[in-house]
Amino acid sequence: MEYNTAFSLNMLEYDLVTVDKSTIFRTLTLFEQQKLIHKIEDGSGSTKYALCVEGCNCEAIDQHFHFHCTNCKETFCLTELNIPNIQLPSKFEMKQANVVLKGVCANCNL
Amino acid sequence: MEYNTAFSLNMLEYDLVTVDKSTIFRTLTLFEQQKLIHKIEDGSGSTKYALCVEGCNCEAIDQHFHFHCTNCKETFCLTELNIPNIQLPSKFEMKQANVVLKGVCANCNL
DNA sequence: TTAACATTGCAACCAGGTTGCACAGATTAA
DNA sequence: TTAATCTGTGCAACCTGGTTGCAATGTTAA
Repeated sequence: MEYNTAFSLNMLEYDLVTVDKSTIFRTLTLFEQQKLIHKIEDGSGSTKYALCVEGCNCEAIDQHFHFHCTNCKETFCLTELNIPNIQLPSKFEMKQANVVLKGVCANCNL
Repeated sequence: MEYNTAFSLNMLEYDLVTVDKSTIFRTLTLFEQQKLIHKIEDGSGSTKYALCVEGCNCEAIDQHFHFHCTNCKETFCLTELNIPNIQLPSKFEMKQANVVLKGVCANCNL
């Protein structure tokens, strides 16, 4: 199978019927350490993952936006949108960002 | 007690020793419906809440940023920072935003 | 006083995430 | 080849946060 949007442990467990949850979890953890995938907390209750793309730079400050569709529950990586420069209060140092925009995606917004 | 930063069910449960978790949960849910507080998903594993301030507008698109300190684990509402205008892909319609910047806060960044 | 309603605590449950342990297959060293 | 070791996996159990049903208690109004 193939995912165009972010996927969760749960979704993998459902699709990979013969593989144990713990195995998938450990594999995801490994992939994340190797920076093949990155975590997204989209507020859906379960952590999602997305494949890192060329120049994904997911550990750096200019991490991209994510869009969570409240209708179909899919989470999209908006890789073309970078997080703009933000003027933080004094002495606050940003290392990472988790940006999830919520609304209705193009597929559901007919 | 008084919180300057966002608080979780857990924290309240710890501080309000005589009050049951379910009661706190139901009260938080009520407060949220009444828009006295708003939810923040800071990726710490547990949902946080913050008091809505004058003009908090937490249901609207221009919800403010949050800052999660990875050192002290506090989550700050950066009410003065509004989410900038974002050019979404065609037909994507944003209704809400959950923006959590992560790093080190002023207290920890000495 | 009584009936209706609201609030609370307790216990149980659920889901997602995580870990310990034992087993099987692959790999390596003697 | 054989023995020792390493690696990957499944199973079961566990933890935590969140959530709900239910019964008991408190409050309000007629």
